[in-house]
Amino acid sequence: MKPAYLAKIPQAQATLRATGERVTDPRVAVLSTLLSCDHAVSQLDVAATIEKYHTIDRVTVYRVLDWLVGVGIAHRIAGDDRVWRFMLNAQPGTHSLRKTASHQLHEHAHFTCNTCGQTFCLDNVQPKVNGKLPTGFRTTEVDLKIRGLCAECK
Amino acid sequence: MKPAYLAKIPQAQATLRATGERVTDPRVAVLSTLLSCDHAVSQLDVAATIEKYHTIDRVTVYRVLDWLVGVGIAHRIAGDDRVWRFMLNAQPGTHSLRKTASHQLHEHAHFTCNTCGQTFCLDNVQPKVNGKLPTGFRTTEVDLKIRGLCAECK
DNA sequence: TTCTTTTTGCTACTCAATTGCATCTAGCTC
DNA sequence: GAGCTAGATGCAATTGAGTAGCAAAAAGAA
Repeated sequence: MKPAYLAKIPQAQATLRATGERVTDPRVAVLSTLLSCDHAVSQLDVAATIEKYHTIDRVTVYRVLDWLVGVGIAHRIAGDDRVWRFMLNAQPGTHSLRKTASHQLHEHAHFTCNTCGQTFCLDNVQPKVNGKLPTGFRTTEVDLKIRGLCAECK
Repeated sequence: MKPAYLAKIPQAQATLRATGERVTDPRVAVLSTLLSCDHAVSQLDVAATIEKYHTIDRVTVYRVLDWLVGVGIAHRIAGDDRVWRFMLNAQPGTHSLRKTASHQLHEHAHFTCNTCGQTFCLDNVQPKVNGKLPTGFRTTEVDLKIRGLCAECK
């Protein structure tokens, strides 16, 4: 069976081409990795996946991930272990479950498993602020992080 | 006017004594610092405050902060800058605004200002999960992080 | 093909946080 | 109050994610 990573290369190339920015091997590789994952991955995870097929520098992985965030393809999640993890943003029509609107309003909900440490995007959960902020405070972004046990580890 | 830090020393000592654990100078100093702050502070902030009065090793500050989290006096908050910040937990009857119940259920709401970077505990805001988790997922903790502009920076 | 701009890879660096270990001390026991 | 011991502290060295600088490489346009 073809690894998910390889299977996603054409889609990665198409997505990158659609941005109008340069399509390079490292960008294709990193994006293919993200496309093949259903959970948030760290730079190390990405590099490890890619290294099975090509060599890639860790600094390049960092830079490509940053770039993907900058062009709006991915977003970053701060982990409890001080490690950034990355995940694709919702693409209208691509992931039917996702609520694109909530992403545009900069609202995210994530789930991190206490046992396996994997982080998932909860696309059908919306953060809700119950109560009001101190006077003078203004919200631009809401992040909900749920911890617990995932289906695998339960 | 007496600095808040010095003013909080007796309260810090009393709180520590109540735990039944050892009451040491570093523990009193770190807890006094937390007691004198209305926002979440990093190890560096704590050390800087204490160094105005005594010398203290940074490693000790880390260890005391960890210990305070372990005994349930404080909790840690992961910042966007990969720095841990710490804040006191609600003490029943001590901070009337705080909802102790929500802390016992491991629910927190924090606000981080995009401009000044300060993080505050939102005691009168409760995270609300709007939607349901994937099947098999179980929640133990909910963290709501709001970003925006605080009253000062607005 | 040539040219220009951007990206990549490498090396060296930053900096929060951790580990190991010898020394010290809080609080108990006598 | 003196002695004892588990636990806490201070110091030095280390880890590990992420960053900066710069020369070489390559994408895409002309």
